[in-house]
Amino acid sequence: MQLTDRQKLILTLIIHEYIQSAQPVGSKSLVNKYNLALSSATVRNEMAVLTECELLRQPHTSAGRVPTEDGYRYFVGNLLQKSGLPTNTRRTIIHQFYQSRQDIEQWLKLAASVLANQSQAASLVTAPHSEKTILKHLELIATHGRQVLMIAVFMGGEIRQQFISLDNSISQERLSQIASRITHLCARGDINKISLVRDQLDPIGQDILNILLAEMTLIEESTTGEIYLDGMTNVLSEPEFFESDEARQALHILEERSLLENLLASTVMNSDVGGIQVLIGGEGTWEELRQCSVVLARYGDPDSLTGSIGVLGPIRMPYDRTISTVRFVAKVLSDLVSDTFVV
Amino acid sequence: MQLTDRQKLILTLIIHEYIQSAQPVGSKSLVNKYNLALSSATVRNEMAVLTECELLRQPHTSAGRVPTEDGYRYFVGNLLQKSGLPTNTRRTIIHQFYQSRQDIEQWLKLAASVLANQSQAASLVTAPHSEKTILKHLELIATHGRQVLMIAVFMGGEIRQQFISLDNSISQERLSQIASRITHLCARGDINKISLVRDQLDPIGQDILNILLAEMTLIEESTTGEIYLDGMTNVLSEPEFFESDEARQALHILEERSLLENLLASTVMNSDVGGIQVLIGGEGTWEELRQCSVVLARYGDPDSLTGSIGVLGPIRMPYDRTISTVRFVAKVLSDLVSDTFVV
DNA sequence: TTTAGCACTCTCGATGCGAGAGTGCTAAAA
DNA sequence: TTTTAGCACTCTCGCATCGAGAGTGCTAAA
Repeated sequence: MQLTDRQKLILTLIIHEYIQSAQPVGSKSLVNKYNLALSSATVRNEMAVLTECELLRQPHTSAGRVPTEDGYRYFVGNLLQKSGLPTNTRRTIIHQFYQSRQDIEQWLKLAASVLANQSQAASLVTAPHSEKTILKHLELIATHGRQVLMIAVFMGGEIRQQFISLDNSISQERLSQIASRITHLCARGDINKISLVRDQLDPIGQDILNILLAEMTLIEESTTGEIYLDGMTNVLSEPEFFESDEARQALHILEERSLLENLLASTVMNSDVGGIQVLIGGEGTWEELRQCSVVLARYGDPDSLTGSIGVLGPIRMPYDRTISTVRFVAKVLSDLVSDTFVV
Repeated sequence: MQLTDRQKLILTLIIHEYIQSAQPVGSKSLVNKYNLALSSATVRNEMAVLTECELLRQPHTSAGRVPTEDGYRYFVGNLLQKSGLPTNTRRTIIHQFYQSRQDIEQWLKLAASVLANQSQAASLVTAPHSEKTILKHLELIATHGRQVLMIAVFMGGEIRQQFISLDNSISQERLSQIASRITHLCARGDINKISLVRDQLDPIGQDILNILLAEMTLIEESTTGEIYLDGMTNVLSEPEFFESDEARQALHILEERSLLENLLASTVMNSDVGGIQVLIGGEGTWEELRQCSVVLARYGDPDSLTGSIGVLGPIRMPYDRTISTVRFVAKVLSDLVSDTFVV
């Protein structure tokens, strides 16, 4: 599909215009608005060609043109020049991160909030997650009676807590001993290594180790950590979601964790850190996203610890702006994560 | 405002009918549907009286009647008999809690999910939070270089983690020593007590104690812990939120944490555990909730550790069902919390 | 006190119409 | 050969009209 420069220009302008107005754009209004040195008739002819290529579409015979999904794809793939975020926007974002508490959870929430605000769409951010689950530190804390709180810290800052009911009451000193012994035995070990040291522990230690192992298996099986969402209501203000049924479908995929994990797993997981993935109109696979586009990226350290961030909005989305924002926030998070968690 | 039994019956039926159909209910259709031993004219007369009392309202001169907010309030306050949840529903819910992991976070998420599903509306659940923040256990873990992960466990299971940058690198043994010393010095102490022991620590210990204190102050200042939401999309399927603008307002209050905390603070916080609060149509205070009702309850141990749960739906909400559900889930959570955290 | 009857009101969906915006095609101009 | 002006045609959208249907209030009789 080879387009002339003029056709590319017209396609770009139509997309640009449609993103603003959400209304089919006609030849005459386009010429007027952008002071083109062309007559509307010429533009009409070019539009006819683009419609032929299925990059544009007419809602009805005598209406203006609207970009098709293929049109958006061509635009994003071939016409969008890589533009950065304005410097002061970058500064503002960086500033917000510096001001927040030094806490991975805060950072992720902030990232979600920044994405949502900048893109005026819904955003999602997953906590970083490593392929290998490696224990860094185990802590056991007596609460009352035979209830014990187990806290396991894993490489990369993942923390899991769980209550354990023991058969007998047991002192804090004893618990600390066991915890410290397990921590030492398992130092930097993954699941396989940990299974091997079981014999070196007393019965209570073995019980606890089993629970720990179960927890670690659970973590390894999940493809992603906690998911933070923000800006869901932004989506509702877009005119294409005025019919709330469409909106429900779109937000449903964000609310239903399993759908979301599927989506992330099958798209971002196999992409590089730093790369951006753009899903337009569900790409024929995601029924619920037929009205939406998603811009996704991975962040973190590709060898150890990665998470995903993304923005979900209407297909009629300001892709350049959104992509720059996602790219930038991914970069910021990557830096923060690697500064903090380098092994 | 004294109503006759017949007026009460008619009000009840109208509300019942309107909740189902979302459409103004007329005298004739009411008589037919419920096989009343009355003529439509009589019902009309009674309706006129109820309209006089501002319990009912006519959207326009010749339409059926719709309950006013006062009508709902009267209904909830005087006509609703306390009905429990069906036994097998209870069992299902209990079962779900037993099946889930023994982890407060899981319980809260589950509670939100149960509320959302049972009521087919949006639900919110806050983590339990105690008035006094009392340190139970402090842990310091060396990550790399001068970065240290501080984990503080508070009475009631609240856990905070934060990264600390020290001036010098420091060994894990040394960190454990400091942590254990602070834990002992502060054993069961609140903020005031902890401030007093500062002198007994070496400089590094003092630094860490300061950070801990800041964190504890932060916790004491916040009125509630983490907030879990679910079922936001349920709200979108109600006909009154077909115009997505209304829906946005309603969901906005759930997304904007500060609004939500305000709401909870000014309503639930001063109610008893076990009591149910019903906010109908924002009660004139909450502009964003003009189209919504909220059913709220507290759970936990009134002396130490409490959280809130609630359901947000359209004013046209099945109050009996929702209230029973909220009450039951609050009870379940109370039991779980007191079993686990009794001091 | 209740009910039947009746005139009246108001919404809602269907229908029709005209303005406006846009198109495709053709023939002339560049 | 490419671009443009002109024109007839199409389709939506907003507005007004209209009749059916549902509901009401009132009055007079049971």
